[in-house]
Formats: sequence, structure tokens, C-alpha cells
Amino acid sequence: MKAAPEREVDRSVSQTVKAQLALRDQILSGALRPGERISELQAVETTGASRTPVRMALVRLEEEGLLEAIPSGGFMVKAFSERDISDSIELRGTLEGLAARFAAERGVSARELEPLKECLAAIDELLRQVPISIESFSSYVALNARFHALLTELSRSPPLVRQIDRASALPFASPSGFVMAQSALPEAQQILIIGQEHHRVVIDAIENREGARAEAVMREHARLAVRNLRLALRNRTHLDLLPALALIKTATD
Amino acid sequence: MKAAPEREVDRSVSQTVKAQLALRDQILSGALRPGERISELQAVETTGASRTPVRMALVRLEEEGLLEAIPSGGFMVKAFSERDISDSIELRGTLEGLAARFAAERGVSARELEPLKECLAAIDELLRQVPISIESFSSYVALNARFHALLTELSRSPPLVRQIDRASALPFASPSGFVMAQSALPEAQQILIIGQEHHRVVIDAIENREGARAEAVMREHARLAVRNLRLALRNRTHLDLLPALALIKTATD
DNA sequence: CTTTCCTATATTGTATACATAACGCATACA
DNA sequence: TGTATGCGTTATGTATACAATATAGGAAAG
Repeated sequence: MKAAPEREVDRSVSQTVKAQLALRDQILSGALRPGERISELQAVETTGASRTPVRMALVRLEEEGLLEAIPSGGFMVKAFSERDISDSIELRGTLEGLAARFAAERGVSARELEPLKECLAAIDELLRQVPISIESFSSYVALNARFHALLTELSRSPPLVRQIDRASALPFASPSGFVMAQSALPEAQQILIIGQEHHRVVIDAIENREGARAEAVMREHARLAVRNLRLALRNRTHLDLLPALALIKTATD
Repeated sequence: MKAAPEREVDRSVSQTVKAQLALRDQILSGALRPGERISELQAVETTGASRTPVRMALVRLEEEGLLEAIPSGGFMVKAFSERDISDSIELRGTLEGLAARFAAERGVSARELEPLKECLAAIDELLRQVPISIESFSSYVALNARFHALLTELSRSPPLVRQIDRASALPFASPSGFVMAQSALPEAQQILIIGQEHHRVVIDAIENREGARAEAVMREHARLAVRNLRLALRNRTHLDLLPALALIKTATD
């Protein structure tokens, strides 16, 4: 007879997934500072999983780009420069531009565009109230992420979708990420409206099968987001709203 | 006293890396067919590593895109459609286009362009002999890969470099991959020369800080490669040269 | 007082044992 | 004869034990 296990296991999801989610949350919430070495034993304690699934999760997070392997062994939380983030946003916009081009060139039925338009309308509805409340802003973030995900899917290109997912793994490279960065700024309202205009144009371009125009507007969309992130980083008034900002190493670090 | 271990361990590289390289080789060499489930125990036998490093390697290969997780557990070798591959090439070209644009816009010193030009000249030298021998063709592949890697680095953008590396992990999405696909074709010679012309243009554009032109030529470069892959797949005369072609599922599969 | 070396401790890399779930096969019943 | 169910085997998911290395701290010597 073995000793009764102290650890209570949640069998509904795999331990590996549980550990991965828990660790990612710890990183993005700022509980683990960038540059900090992640102790496996500590991760075992906090996640409740055993060392093997924890290690698998660490490997996945490294591939995701949130962790960095230490040559002597183990992993540390990755730190990003401001340019890293803006490059990531531009990169994502470029990929989404390609997705939009694929969608336009390959043709999309009206039925497939329907969910996109619903998203668009729902966001329009949200933006009608000025100023936007915190609650409706979080719905905006969700709707915006959904719009981008749907748009990506329209490309019908699994490799591209996969790559865009990877590019979105980095905080702030994802649409919800940079949108959130804008939230605390007074200019946010205007920016969101311009973003909606971009969304409208890309749908129109896809409908009319204008690949180049669809691509161009998504890249412009990303450039808007980059300018915006810069602005958001200048006045760091929203660090409490978005702890993941701590991942960005500033000049003082 | 424990039994003497039969397994002889190679301590020069980590078991995880060894297993990853061995498994990738097995996949790309065609020893493991696409769709085939990878048995961990079998992998333990063939790689010489234990189950833990083998599992780590499997996770990494899944993130790399060569394996696919089976819902019920375990991994299988991923199969790619012809469109998956051509999309991957176009995707890579788009990313390299962005890299070239970054390089041009951010400025590159003459000293940094030197290795690129050396590469270019070396390839020119190789292409002088007609027809190209198999040996010099493999040097061409290496030089071409080096050129693309150097070009990527010029962007000075770690996130972009990382993403391009990821995109190159898929067979045939890498420059050496699609170049090899061309090797068995009679048109190869002409294509290589056009490719050199693209290389020349991109260097010139970067020197003159013409970001848009630099980007455009890299995307054109990728489109050439796509047309070429299609051609190569039509006459499947080179399956023996490039076993990884088996990863592409045809209509008959 | 500083520097270097040695030792001890802690943490990672690896191996293996155990538990659980899935798949297949055989048998029985309809 | 076909289908369904149950059992057995096999493989994966998880946990833990063991080994090796890196790091930090202390002691000794210059």
C-alpha cells in the first residue's frame, strides 16, 4: 500500500496543459519578472503538476517565445525591447495582410463574411457610447480578437493561420494586446474608430476580390497600432491595467 | 546494486537535442510516413535516449510543425498538401520581404553587406559552369541558405528572425528546400539565374535604402519559387533525391 | 583585505516505475 | 453471421528517484 497522495489531481484537463496555462498566467500577470530564472520546483508547487508536465509546459512556452533557455540549463522569462514589440505588431500585420490577400484572391462566399460583419456591427454598437466603460471595453477586446481570428481563417491556409497564431502569442503582438494598451489613453476612442474603418475596408476589399487593397489596409492597421503602442508607452499610466507591460524592458532597466 | 546500464550515453550533447535531431531526420528522410503514429518506445529504441528526452523532442517537433498531436494521445507525422507548401513558401517570402524592408529602412553599413556580396559572387562562380554538377549544386544550396540567413539578420529584428526561422522549419518552405526541388528539372539553370538577379536587386535596394523595392523583389522571388515547386511536383522525377517530398500528400493518397 | 579554491547544496537532466486510458481481439448472444 | 460487450494488452500520461553539474558560500593563503 502506498501513502495517500497529498496532491489532488484535476483529471479534467491534462497536467501539462494546466501547468502551461498557469505558468503563462504567472508570466503575463507579472508574478514572474522578466530575466528571472524559473525554478522547476517552484513551478511544481504553484501549478500543482509534477516535474515532467511542468518541463513539457516550459518547453512549449519557450517555443512560444515567452521563455528563453539559459545555456547552463533551465529557463528564464524573456524580456522584450520596445522595438521587439513594435516589430512583432508590424510582423503580425504583414501576416494578416497576406491572409486578407489570400481571402480576397481565393474568393469568399457572402455566407462566410456574415460573422465578420456581425462582429463589425457589434463593435459599432459598443463604440456608440462615449466614453467607453471598462466593461464594454473588455467586450470590445474580445470582439476585436474574434474579428481578427475570423479574418485569418478566411485565408483558408493552415500554415498561415498557424504562423499568425504564433505571432500573436507574444503579448502586445496580438490584437487584443495592443488594443488594451490603448485603453488608458484619451486618444483611444478616435483610434478605435479608425480601426473600425480599416475593418470595414478590408471586408469590402475581400468582397470585391481586391487582394492588394485588402493587404494594404491590414498593414496600415498594424502601423496604426505601432504608433499607438509608442504613445501608450510614453505615458505609462496603465501599468496597473496591463501588468504584462512589465515584460518590456525600458532604458532604465 | 543496480544492473549495469546497457545503454551507452553520449554526454557531448544533451539527450533531448540528440533525440530531436534523430527524429527530425527520420521524418525528413521518409523513414516515418506522414500520418503514421510515432511510438514513443520505438523512438526510444532508435534514438538511444530515454522516454523523457524523447517526449521533450516530440513536443518541440510538434511546435516546429513537423508533428501533429493526436487527440487521444501521442503524435503523428504531419502531412502537407501541395497548397500548404506553396503557401508556406509565399509566407516565407513575405517575411523575408519585411526583413529586406527593415534592412533598407533602418540602414545597413557597407561592411555588413560585404558577406552578402561575397555569397552572391560565389554563387555566380558556381553558375558559370553549365550544366551544374550535383556536387556544386549542393554547395549552391548551402550558399543560398547562407545568403537568405544573412539577409534575414540585416533586419536587426529578433522577433522577425525568429519567425522566419520557424517558417523555414517546414520542408520546402526553406530556401534550400525549394531550391533542391528545382534541381532535377531542366529549367533549373534558368531559374537559378533569375534568382541571382533577385538577389542582386535586393542588395541594391537595401544599399539605396529603397524599402518598398527591397520588399517587392523578395516577394517576387518567393512567387518564382512557388511556380517552380508546382513544376517540380508535376514531374516527380526527383523523389529519390528528396525523400521529404513524401510528406506532401497527393490526390491519390 | 582580497582573491582563489574547495566543498556543500540546490537545481537541472535523465531514467524508470506506476497508473490509467485506449485499442484490439475474442467470445457469446441475438 | 453480425454485433456488442468484456477482458487483456499496449501505449501514453504522470510521478519520482537518481545522477551530474552549476552556483554560492566559506575558508585559507597571498
